[in-house]
Amino acid sequence: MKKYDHKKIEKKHQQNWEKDGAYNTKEDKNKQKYYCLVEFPYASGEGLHVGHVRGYTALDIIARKKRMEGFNVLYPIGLDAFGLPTENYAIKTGINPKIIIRDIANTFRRQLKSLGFSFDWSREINTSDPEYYKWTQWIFLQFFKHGFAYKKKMPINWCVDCKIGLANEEVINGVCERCGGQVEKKEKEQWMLAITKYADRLYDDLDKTEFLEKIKVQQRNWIGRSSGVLISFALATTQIGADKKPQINADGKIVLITNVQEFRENVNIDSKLKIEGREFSIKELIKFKLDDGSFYLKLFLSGGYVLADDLNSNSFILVKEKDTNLKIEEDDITFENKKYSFSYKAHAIAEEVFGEEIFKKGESETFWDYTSGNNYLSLGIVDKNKKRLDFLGKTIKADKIEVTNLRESASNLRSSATFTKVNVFTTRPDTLFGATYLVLAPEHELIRKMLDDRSIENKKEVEKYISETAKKKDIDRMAENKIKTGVELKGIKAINPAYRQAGPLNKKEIPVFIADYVLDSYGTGAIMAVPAHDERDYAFASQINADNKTQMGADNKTSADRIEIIKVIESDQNLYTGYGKLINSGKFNGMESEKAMKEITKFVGGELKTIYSLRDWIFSRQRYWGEPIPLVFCNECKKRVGNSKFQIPNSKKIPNSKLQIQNQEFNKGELLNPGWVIDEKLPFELPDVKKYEPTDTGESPLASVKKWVNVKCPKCGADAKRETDTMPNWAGSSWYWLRYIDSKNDKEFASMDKLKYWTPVDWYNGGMEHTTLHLLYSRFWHKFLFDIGLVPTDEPYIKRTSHGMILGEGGEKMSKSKGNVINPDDIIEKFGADSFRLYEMFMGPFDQHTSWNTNGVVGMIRFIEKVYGLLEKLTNNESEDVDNFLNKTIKKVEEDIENMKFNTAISSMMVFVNFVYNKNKISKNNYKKFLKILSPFAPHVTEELWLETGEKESIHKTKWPEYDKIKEDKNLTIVVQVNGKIRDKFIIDSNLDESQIKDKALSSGIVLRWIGDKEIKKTIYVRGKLINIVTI
RNA sequence: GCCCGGGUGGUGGAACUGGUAUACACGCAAGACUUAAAAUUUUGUGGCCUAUGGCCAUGCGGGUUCGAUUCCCGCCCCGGGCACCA
Repeated sequence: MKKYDHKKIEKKHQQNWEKDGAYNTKEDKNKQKYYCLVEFPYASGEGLHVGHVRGYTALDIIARKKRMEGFNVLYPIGLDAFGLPTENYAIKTGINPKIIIRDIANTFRRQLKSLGFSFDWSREINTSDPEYYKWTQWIFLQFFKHGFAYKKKMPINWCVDCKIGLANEEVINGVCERCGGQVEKKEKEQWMLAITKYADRLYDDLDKTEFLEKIKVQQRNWIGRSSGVLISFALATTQIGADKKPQINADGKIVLITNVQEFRENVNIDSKLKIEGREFSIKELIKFKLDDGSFYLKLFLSGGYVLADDLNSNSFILVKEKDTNLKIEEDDITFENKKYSFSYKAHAIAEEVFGEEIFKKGESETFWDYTSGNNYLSLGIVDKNKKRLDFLGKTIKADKIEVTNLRESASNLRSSATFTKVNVFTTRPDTLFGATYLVLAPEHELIRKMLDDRSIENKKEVEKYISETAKKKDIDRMAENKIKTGVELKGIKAINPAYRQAGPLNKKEIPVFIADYVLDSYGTGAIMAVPAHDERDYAFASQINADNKTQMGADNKTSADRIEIIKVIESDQNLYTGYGKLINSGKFNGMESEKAMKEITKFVGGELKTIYSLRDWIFSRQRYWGEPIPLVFCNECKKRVGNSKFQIPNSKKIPNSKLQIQNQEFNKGELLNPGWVIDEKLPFELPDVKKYEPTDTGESPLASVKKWVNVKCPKCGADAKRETDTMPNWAGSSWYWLRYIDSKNDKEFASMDKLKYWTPVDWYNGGMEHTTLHLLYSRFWHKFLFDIGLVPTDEPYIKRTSHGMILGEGGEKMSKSKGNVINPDDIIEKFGADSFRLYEMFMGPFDQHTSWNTNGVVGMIRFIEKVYGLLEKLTNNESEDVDNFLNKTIKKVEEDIENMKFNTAISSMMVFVNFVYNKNKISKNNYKKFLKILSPFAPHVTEELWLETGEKESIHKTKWPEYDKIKEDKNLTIVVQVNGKIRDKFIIDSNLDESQIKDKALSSGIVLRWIGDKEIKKTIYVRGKLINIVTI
């Protein structure tokens, strides 16, 4: 008998397949396509890992089987080459990353080929190849042009060790995902990709896919969609006492202003105005009190208008807010007639107010504004001597203004007061009446404003808290069982809209806090706190109360300042987060939560709102080894963009034109990011540098290559600078499956014809660690490319699976430091690729973690040797029982492969081989069929044996065997139970019917003994399997 | 805390839709071959007992059923995802 020599066999067939190009694929319209995709390896010096082998073998089995079933199969591979391991190695050794990558690619290629995977190597890609990343850059430019990329200064996660900005998702439990080092907050200008614009579709379209359910769940978790309600609370800078003035018109009738003074005193944040036929609501209301006791007003209205009180007449000025970013220079002046000092703001551009040209350049250039807002066109105009010239806007006679809901009197204000609105997000509007305080995130934009205009009394304390929060690392802010901290904004009160709407109830005003348990980046950055029905609010309120208690003596606190819990849902607990019947809720008492949510929302004019925990994608890294971002900064272009001629007013935007470029000279991205212009001469190549280390200032090493950085602007020819940040590692892998389809194309990233044939990917397998981020990012890119008409499908993958991790022999994760890493090369050398492949498929359920056991590979080589040995036992006679057994085995293997149950597929083939061994013979015909079903698992040895049987063509080009409808075995084993316990079994002829089987069972001595003298109540017969005799 | 998985021999793990629990493989033990070892091969291998028979075992406790690893209720433990997410 010939000895099984895996080395000889495997090498021989690998060479043959390569020589024949056996697995190279071409489009073939006559054949149905099947696209198998595995995550390409991430370049690292360690080479192939046994974990790669698991996933690649599984899809190799699928690919090979699909080919045998007549599909035109694409199974490509490449290298994910940009990224930190390579860069770090370059920093350490000074070797050019290009050289490192070349070596790594060679290693991977050799290792993958030695496993006999049926990859189409002619399509191999490498993300760091300029021919590849040219298209990564090109796709980025499409994002940019369509306004999906924007530069934003924001606190980013900064890894102290890696000296790199991390995306939120790269920070795991507050530490760097890669190095485990400390993460700090740092302000940095970053390119962002607007993935949140796709949040809904990324969420909903999961239903169209056949991803494993747990993968869908992970994707949904990450997007974190939650539906709730926006409710606006009024904020007032000055406390309005309980001894309120009577309402003027509580039932909300429209009145004309006839008495300006009355209007000034009684207008409130909920009032509605009608001016020249147009309705406005009030966003912010400022009351100024003058020395003589009179008031004047400034109202920020909906639609971007400002209504300003003209002190000297019975009229108001209506102007339009400016919605662009104006350059503002600050100065202080004293307004001569009055003793008040106003903040003075000069605006550089002042051409468009109501579409009129208001003043001529050079004459009276500046505007003044007595608010602190940044983005408002001022109300007045002064000349160079800072003397007031005129108001802008339209003068509206007071009696032309109709007002609804004039209610609250503010005549007892001790000083000027501001009323503004703050939106909170809640999923529990039914608990609104229980809102006993408001919490804003320390970073909330309103706070800065309120600090600036001095409406917060305890400014020092608040500022201290804000700066403490900023210093905190994420890990502290997330720490478990953290004691909640916060500071009350003294001088600010909120008015619960439920009570405001309901009329004069006791609890009108509630305190406002800042606390870091509220996150600025989620929802509106503000919450209504309902301690009676929310755990976090309860914890915070308890904390504040406890603090107050200790200060009671010193600070003269009274119990009135303590936060009171109002239960609005019937329960006997202080804290109850469930649903139920409402109490203490005015006219909603007795209503069920579910209904109350809708009704209360309606009552207070809440707005239904869906929010996400998904954030936009920080897309720049201050690193060398990545794709350069193909943008140039040009000051000349910035000026031209800044010129209003190039601005597109909101009103002139084409409806639903998100994806249309609206300006001939500047594209949407260039308008959005003034000064940044695209460079379409791609690839935008990575220059060679001397040092690969990021700088301490956080700039990429590219910034030091002056020759590279300084360029002429591709748009106007002026001096300009290149962007020196590079793309994150995720970029190249966000579209690679598309490049495989047409990897040599130098005109486009892939031709539409070919895309139409091959997309979507039918089956995509990869590691579990990529089922949130990579999957989401790549789906996002694909959807965007679909929207701009460059790919034919809106989802990239039909089916996505993930293989479980292979742990070391001790059950721990394989790592160099533990010394439990298994090198694939050693296993192939010792046992051969076929045994290795079989073992990895046999070791356990594909999607579960399992630990490596080298002894297990021995079992596989024994199995292969048995199959090899069968060659000696061939006969020409078919035997019926082997026939039947094989038939069942084919069916089982076929179904198991489709269901990724590779372990039981192999087990059933082992059972078959053991069966044949006992028979000691098998017909050549059956043997060949068996080789076919084994061939996807063990491609080399089956090829060898196939040729040994006298065949000339490769087994991998043959057809997958069909199985017959399951023939019933002639002889069946029937189990006899008495009262559900097995007592006997016998073999019967399959023709027997139930009563005959029953008779037979009742003739068994053992069975009769167990029945004894008890009466037989009934018998249950399961066809071909068992009969149960029930007595009792 | 919420949401997914999972818990079966010494080990990795089987068991379709409620119908013979422990397939297959590793390991272990004994035998054969061998001077010997390795390799190979044969047999055995869940536990317990009063052993040709019987009882108990699928994380724990209940329930439904003629019959439950499978379905229901209540717990415990392990792994993963999300997480002051309002």
